[in-house]
Amino acid sequence: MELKTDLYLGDCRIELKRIPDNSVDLIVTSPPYADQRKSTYGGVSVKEYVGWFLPVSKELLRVLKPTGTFILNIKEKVIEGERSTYVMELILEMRKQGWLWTEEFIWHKKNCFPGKWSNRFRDAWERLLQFNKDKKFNMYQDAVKVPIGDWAKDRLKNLSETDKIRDNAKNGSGFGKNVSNWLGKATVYPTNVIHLATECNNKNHSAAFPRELPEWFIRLFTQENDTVLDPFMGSGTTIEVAKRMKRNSIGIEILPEYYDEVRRQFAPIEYYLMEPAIEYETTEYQRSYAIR
Amino acid sequence: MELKTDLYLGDCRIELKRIPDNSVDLIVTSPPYADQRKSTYGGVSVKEYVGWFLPVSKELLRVLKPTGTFILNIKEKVIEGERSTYVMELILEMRKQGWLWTEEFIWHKKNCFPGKWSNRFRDAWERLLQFNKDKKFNMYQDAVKVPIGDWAKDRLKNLSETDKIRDNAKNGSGFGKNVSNWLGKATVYPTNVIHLATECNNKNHSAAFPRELPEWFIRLFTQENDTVLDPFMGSGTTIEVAKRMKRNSIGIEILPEYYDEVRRQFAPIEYYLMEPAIEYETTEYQRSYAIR
DNA sequence: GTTCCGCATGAATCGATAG
DNA sequence: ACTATCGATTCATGCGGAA
Repeated sequence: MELKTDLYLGDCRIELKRIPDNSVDLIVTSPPYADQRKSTYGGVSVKEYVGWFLPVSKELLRVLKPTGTFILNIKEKVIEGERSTYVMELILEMRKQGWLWTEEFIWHKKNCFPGKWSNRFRDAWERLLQFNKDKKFNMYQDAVKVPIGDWAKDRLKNLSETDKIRDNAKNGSGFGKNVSNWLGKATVYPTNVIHLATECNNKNHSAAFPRELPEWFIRLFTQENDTVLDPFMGSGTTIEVAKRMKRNSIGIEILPEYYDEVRRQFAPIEYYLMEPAIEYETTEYQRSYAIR
Repeated sequence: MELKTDLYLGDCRIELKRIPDNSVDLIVTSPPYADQRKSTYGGVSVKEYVGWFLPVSKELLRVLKPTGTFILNIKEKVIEGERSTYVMELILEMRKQGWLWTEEFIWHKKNCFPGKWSNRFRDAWERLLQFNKDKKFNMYQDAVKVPIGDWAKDRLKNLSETDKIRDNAKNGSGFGKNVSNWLGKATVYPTNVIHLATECNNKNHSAAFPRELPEWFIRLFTQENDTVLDPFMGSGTTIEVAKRMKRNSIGIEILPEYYDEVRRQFAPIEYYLMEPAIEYETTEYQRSYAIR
């Protein structure tokens, strides 16, 4: 079976309209947080945030299959000494749209941003909100079982050669890859707390989103040949992981720099070109690509 | 200085009225969670939960000192496959009362309740919501410093003398250039993710509240001779810890069984008896005690 | 070839200073 | 007053060059 990778350049509130109803198995995304990354993205203000996001989530609800899942990575910032409430308000509004708020996973960031303040400690966690269209959805729990006990620590260390793998089992939730190496070992199901460090590799792009995060959810909520969507693609971590895991993928990105970078990354195997659907919006950049 | 332990039997919405304004330094409590079954202990239905709690939080706002802190341990239940929203609604309503929602700590329960469901994993975390009356509050961060991460052990043990005087002038954060800053540093400040196991083998009651939890917050937010309040005392974990840490404490409990148990626990040193303030509500049980 | 060490780099937050 | 910018603070991690 042929795998597809579709890339779109543009605002996802518009580009999502090109995607058919009920066609996506998993949405994993990390939208720009409020007032964050102003230098790269425009920076959505805290006041506008819910209103800005709701049209997106409405489209996402449309394109997701009834058996599919939406994972939203987000965290509220501090304003004048208080945690903002826009994430809670967003959840409440999304439920009115028809989303079910199924679960909240915690991403424990082991290497969180440093700093010291008189009234708070470092923020070491983010929300991974799970939304669904239906109470019944696909979940392949066996795909993310983790080894039990301390032996995993040594076991995982020895794999560092073959693949970039971290010693994640230390903290309990264990989260590495290479499940095949655990064959024959006792495994247990993980919990809703995920321990991972952010990737701060000084190579090209700094992906605040570690690869293991989309990988874990892709394993948990999809099978091969399913379709994964990231409407805020950024540097394409989710798309890259999905492709490697033999899932079809769709990425949307508003910034040409990121879009171009991801497109270049997949260039060697690219041979199919889609025409832009909205002609008056074409730019000097190719607006969308399908890679097979 | 003499330490005091005040115990009240009754509904905290009523008993709290006996406590003076601005007299408490720290409130740590774990109220009965919302439940579908009303018959259970303190059983409050999900629908009623916010309305039931708001009169309590209003009284707590009154008795707390402006420099004090309120730590609320809570987690929403799953109902018909969805996480309930009453905790979010409660936060929004408490802000309307005048509370500041300063921070949300995560309690990672390392040994969470076992079980398996087709649509979710085990729940391994709870919220520890921090509320304050004022942006300025007492926080004794040095009291809860933790051992430095393992990475430092290997990296710091073999630093030469020349390394220690390396300049870190350049620009930017200036950290990392001078690793020798960390020589002799054994502890760092913690984050807002707290890793604790639940206490499983309690004698009588399963106090899901491990002693370390109130202990950590008492260390962080109070000094000796300060006053700690738990309006849902239960089996008295918070009170016991506060007493051991030389803090004055106030405990309120609605169930005579629990109240009596805690009272018995402190009986050997009990010599002061307070008269009930509300006579028509007296029961066969002694309604309040002050222990010095 | 291993192990060791220098270094850059973070979805941060506060308070002071500047326009 | 009210907003925008800037410096100071802090610590875990991976990479790459050195021992």
